Amino acid sequence: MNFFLNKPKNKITLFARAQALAGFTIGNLAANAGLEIPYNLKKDKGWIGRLIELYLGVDSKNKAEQDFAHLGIELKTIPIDSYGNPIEDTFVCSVPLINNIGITWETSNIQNKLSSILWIPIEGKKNIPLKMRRIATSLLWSPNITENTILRNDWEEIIEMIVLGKIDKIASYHGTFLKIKIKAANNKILTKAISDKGKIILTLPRGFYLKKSFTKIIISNHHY
DNA sequence: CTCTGATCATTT
DNA sequence: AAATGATCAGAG
Repeated sequence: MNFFLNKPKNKITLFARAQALAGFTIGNLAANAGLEIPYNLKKDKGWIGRLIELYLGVDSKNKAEQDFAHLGIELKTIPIDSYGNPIEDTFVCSVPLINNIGITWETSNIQNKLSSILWIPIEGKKNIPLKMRRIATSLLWSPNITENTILRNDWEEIIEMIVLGKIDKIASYHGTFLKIKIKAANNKILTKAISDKGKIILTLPRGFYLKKSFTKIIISNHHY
C-alpha cells in the first residue's frame, strides 16, 4: 500500500478532505487506497480509524497528542446506526491512575484531546457489510461553555475518586458526559493505582470514554 | 436498550 | 507496559 496524504497545512484543507469523503463507502476508500477489506472488525478493531487517517493525512501515530497537533485538532471516527445515533462510546485517552496530585482540568491530556475534535460518523451496524458502510458528513466540534463545565465536573469527580483509592467504585453514573472503562489488550494487563488504604496496587488500565448520550448530541449538532 | 468487562493489531 | 486505532459480547 502506497497511498497516503501529507498532513494538511490548515483547518480548511483538513475539513475539505473530510467533507470530500461523505457519501463514499468503506469499499470505495479501501479500493482507492489499494487495501484489502477485513471480513469484519473482530480482529481489526481500529481498521476504519486507520483508513480514515490515510485520507486525512495523520502522520503522528502512536503519540500521546492530538492527531493534528499543529492544528490543535483530534480525529475521531464514530459508528452510527440508521438514525444517525452512536453505536459505541468514544474512547478519548487513558486514565492516569497515579501521580494525580495537583493535576488540573485545564492542563490535563483529556481537556486537550476534547478541545477540538473532527468527527467522522460512519455507518456501523453489523448487518451492513463492511465494504458497503457509508461515510457520513463530518463535523468539527469544540465544547461550549456548558459542555466544558460538565466535562470538567465529570473529570474532577472521577479523578478525586481515583486519588482517594476508589478506582473500583467508579461506575458509569459517576459522570454525565464522561465515563471510564477498562482499556487493555486483555484482562491480564495490570497497571499501578491507589488502594483505599493509600497503597500502590495493580489493576486493569482504564480509559476515558464519551458516553453515547453525549456524542449523540454532538453529532446531531444540537447545542444548548 | 445500558452497563461492564474483554479483546485485537500495531508501534514504541 | 503503554500508547495509538477502537469494537465485541454477555448480563440484566
